[in-house]
Amino acid sequence: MNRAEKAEKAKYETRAKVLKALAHPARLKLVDELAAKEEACVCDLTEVIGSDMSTVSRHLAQLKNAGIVESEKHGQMVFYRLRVKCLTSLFSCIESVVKCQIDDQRRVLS
Amino acid sequence: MNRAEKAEKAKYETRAKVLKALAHPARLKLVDELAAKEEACVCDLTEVIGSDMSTVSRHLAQLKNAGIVESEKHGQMVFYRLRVKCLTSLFSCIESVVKCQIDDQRRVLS
DNA sequence: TGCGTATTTGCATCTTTGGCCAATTATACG
DNA sequence: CGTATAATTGGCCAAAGATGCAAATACGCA
Repeated sequence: MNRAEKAEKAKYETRAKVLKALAHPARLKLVDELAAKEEACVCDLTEVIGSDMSTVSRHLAQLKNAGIVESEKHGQMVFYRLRVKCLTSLFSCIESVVKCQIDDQRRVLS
Repeated sequence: MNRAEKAEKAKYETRAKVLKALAHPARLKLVDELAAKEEACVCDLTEVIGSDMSTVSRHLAQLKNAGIVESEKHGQMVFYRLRVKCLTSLFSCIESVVKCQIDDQRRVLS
């Protein structure tokens, strides 16, 4: 595999990594929550999600690893916040896919 | 769980489904290819991806199931094409996440 | 009808994820 | 210091995902 092919492979793998980090209901809810609240600690987010704190912590770690959120420790608490502003437009695209599907289903039923 | 909570749950699950369909290097490459070519058959896409045709067929099925592509059969061949136009803006958001990370790494190294 | 090509589907296998519980680390507070 | 709270990490298991090979389908064509 030559240099250009490697670069292309890396491009798709990096994109996939970011998308994979977003591709889970709990993590999408975390992102939504952080978009609304500006920042939040793990304990608060744990209540919102309703899973074990360890689970939420791992979800946040994935988002962080993908570069979607960043964290800062204050005392015993760790605060997370979004690092990216463009997520709204991203989700509006996702929604347009969803909407398109719903329209299709309606067409099939009628 | 009440009606509103169910709706919220469904919202995140639906979004996650679309994102999950995109969250794979091969499927991202397929999307890129279809964006460039307007439409293509499975056999051509198989060459591009370089996996077994059955694998590529399954990847395409996932994209279709998520509402990202649609397909049409002509003779023995099945042609796939994108159903959504907004993917460019979606990827530019993903890229901004990636770029942000790269900048961070550079900062750490220097 | 029978052959060849394009595509999908049925296993079998291997890897990755998600989740909880328990243990560990880090920090605040008495 | 000892204890309590916040968060992360390790271990484990069940569920989901990826992939190739082989078999089944679906067409086109002679």
